[in-house]
This record gives sequence, structure tokens and C-alpha cells, in this order.
Amino acid sequence: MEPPKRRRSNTRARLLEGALEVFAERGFHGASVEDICERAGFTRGAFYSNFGSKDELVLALFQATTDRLLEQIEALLPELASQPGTLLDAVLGLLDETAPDQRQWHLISAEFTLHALRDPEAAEALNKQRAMFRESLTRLVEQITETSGLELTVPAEQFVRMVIAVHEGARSQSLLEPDDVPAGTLEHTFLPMVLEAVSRPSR
Amino acid sequence: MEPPKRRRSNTRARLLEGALEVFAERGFHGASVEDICERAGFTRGAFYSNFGSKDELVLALFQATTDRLLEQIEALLPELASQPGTLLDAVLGLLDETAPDQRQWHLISAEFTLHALRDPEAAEALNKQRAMFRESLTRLVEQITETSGLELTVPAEQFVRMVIAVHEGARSQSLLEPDDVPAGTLEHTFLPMVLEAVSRPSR
DNA sequence: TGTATTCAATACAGAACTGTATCCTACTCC
DNA sequence: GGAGTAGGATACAGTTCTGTATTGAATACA
Repeated sequence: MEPPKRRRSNTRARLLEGALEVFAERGFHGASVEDICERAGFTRGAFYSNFGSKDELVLALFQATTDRLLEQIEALLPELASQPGTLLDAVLGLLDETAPDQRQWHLISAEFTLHALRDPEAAEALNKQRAMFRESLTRLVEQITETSGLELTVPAEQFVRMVIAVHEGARSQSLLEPDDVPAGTLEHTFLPMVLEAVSRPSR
Repeated sequence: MEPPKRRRSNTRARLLEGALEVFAERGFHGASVEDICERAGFTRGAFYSNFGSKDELVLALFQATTDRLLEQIEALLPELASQPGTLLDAVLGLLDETAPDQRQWHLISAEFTLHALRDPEAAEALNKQRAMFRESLTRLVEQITETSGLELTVPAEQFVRMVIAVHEGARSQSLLEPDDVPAGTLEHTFLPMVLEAVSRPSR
């Protein structure tokens, strides 16, 4: 009674993967259930046998993505915290490594955010995820500042919020104008200055 | 032969207005032509008599929005540049005043950006608009730094890019978590620090 | 006042999409 | 190797949307 599910969970995974791609290309509303199935190599029969509706799939996709993100963070945090290197390297490292395909991730993430801005329920889920992410990042920042003789003049969480804002805003610009703003340019120019502005050698 | 168009241009305007609202609520793909017409108080007959398709309307809406934005900037720039006040007040003032309805503007703007990230033609149009906006903002920054005994340690345009990144990233956070991040909090906490970090009294 | 024109409403045809019901195939387990 | 079942394909019905063709009312103009 256990093994027969191997096939099932596999097609679920493939459907989720296909959905990720198609959503990135056409957006949630723009992608039909059939588009997703086609991409995954199935027909709608498989879809409705695994998900109740597109909304349910979106939710599952969000959950899966969140789970993977948090797993990655768990794996990366101790490494980054213990390795030598500047605070910024660690922070940017985490931000970058958790988004292997920058472009796709940004598209999906923006799509989710937009969706959440219109739907309170989605907003709650997204905020929960973002809060966990911020927390991890905040912990990382605190650990590194403690061990590196650096002290922040603002609460670590607020610093993290700022880093995230810059990161997102910058990435949006670099994806829109890849020629004028190569990926990472803005972050690497400004975050060091920001950091300098809000930190000092600890007592 | 000229006056008969008065009615026409009026319904065009109402359709555009309706589209703005509906797009903000449901997104481009999520809004049907009929939704837009209904909001504007027409039926699809009026729509297809004024626009060839939803895509054409989106383009027209983008153009109209851009035109209005640039007009507003033209009107605000001299005022802001001449008025007493800090550089930041002026910059944030411009950013805020050009977006009377923060939420709707952000939604539409995000939707456009997302669309542009998927469609090179839209990207070009959006980038042109953003370039003009940045230019105005850059001019404002340069004017104010010149007259206020302040000097930037980075090119004005890059500073402007950074301000925009922060502004967008911050607004996204404050719209998602209005309780935890009241509008303007992040900007007003961090931008002064950033500014301090990248400026010094001029020679 | 009568005629022409403009512009939006209405009616309609066709396409796309969703969701369900049924069928078919390939395992599983005896 | 044969019955039972899981899971995906196929066929179908219903809905929604788009775009066009036609109609009708209001306005301009003579």
C-alpha cells in the first residue's frame, strides 16, 4: 500500500515543476491548466487526479517552494556563519544561492507577491514565509557581527529588511536592463556603503 | 469635423480609467475585456470601437500613464528644486507625489514590470519611461546638491538608481505588511544613512 | 426639418478553458 | 497467470471569453 504511490508523487512533482516554468513564462492567470500539463508531459486527466484546481496547485507550489527554500537555508546557514569572509559576502551569498535561476525565481516571486497584494490569505502565507527567511538572515547577521568585531547601529532585523529591499529593487533593475545594470552591480556598489553607514567597531 | 470626437475621447478616457482599476484588482490577464467595460459603464461594443484588442489598450494605458507621470514631474521639478528642504525630502516628495494612490500605482507598476520582463517590446517601452524618470530625478539631485553645499561620492544617477531600488523594495514590504512596516518607515530610516554615507560637504 | 454620420448596444459565431465521467492500461498481489 | 486497483488518457458538457456584424439612437449639419 505504500509503494504504489511512487508513480503518483512523481507526476505531482513533474506537474509542479512544469507549473513553475509555465508560470514564470506567462504568469498565473496567463497559464492554463492544459499548458502546465503539456509542459509536464501529461494531459488534464493527470492534473485533476492530483490537484483539485489551479488554485490548489498554486498553493502546493508555493508550499513546495517555501519548503525547499527553508531547507536550503538550514543547510547554508552554519556554513556561511562559520566560514571566514565579510558580513556582506555571507548575506549576498545566501540571497544568491537560494535563487539558483535568478530570472525564474524573480518572476515567480514577483507573481506571488502581486497575488498576495490582492489576496489577504495569500498575503498571510507569504508573510509567514518571508518572516522565516528574514529571521534566518537576521540570525546570520547577528552571528557574524558578534564574531567579527562589528556592531550595528540599527536593529539587525531592520538592516536585513533594508538589504532585502535593496536586493529586490536592484534585481528588478538588472533584469529589466541587463546591459546597463549587470547582475549584482547595484548591490555590490551600495550595500558596502550602507553597511559602513550602519556599523561601527564593537566596544 | 473636429468636435464630433468629443464623445469618443471621453469614452476612451473612461475605458482607460476603468482598465486601470480593474487591472489593479485582478491583473492584466485576470481582467477580461468585459470586466473593464462594465467598470467603465459600457459594453464591449464601445471597447472594440475604441481599441483593437486588450493588448492595444494595455499599450495605450501605459502611454497615458507615462504621459501623466512626465507631466507631473515637469510641474513638480522646479518647485522642489527651488524650495528649501533637504535633498531627501525633495526626492521622496517627488517619488510620493507622482503616485497619488500608492497601492494602485504599485500594483499597476509591478504588473507592467512583470509583463516587461516577459516581453522585450514592453521592456523597451518601460525602460524608456524609466530612463526619463531617472533623468528627471537625477537632474533634481544634481541641482540640489549644487545649491546646498553637498557633494556625492558616487555618480548622481547611481545614487538615484539606489534610491529607486530602496523605494520599490520598501514599498513592497510596507504594502505586504502594513502593520509591521508602516508606509515610509524603511525609506525614512535608511535613506538618510545612505545619503550620509555617499555624500560629503563640497569643497 | 431632414439627412448623414458617429458611436455604442446588441446579437451572434467561434475559440479556449474548466471540470467531470468514462475508459484503458499497467501494476500489485494472490 | 488472473482479478483488482491505481492512475492517467480520452471524450464530453458547460461556461466564459473574444471579436465581428448588425442595429439603433443621438448628434452634426445642410
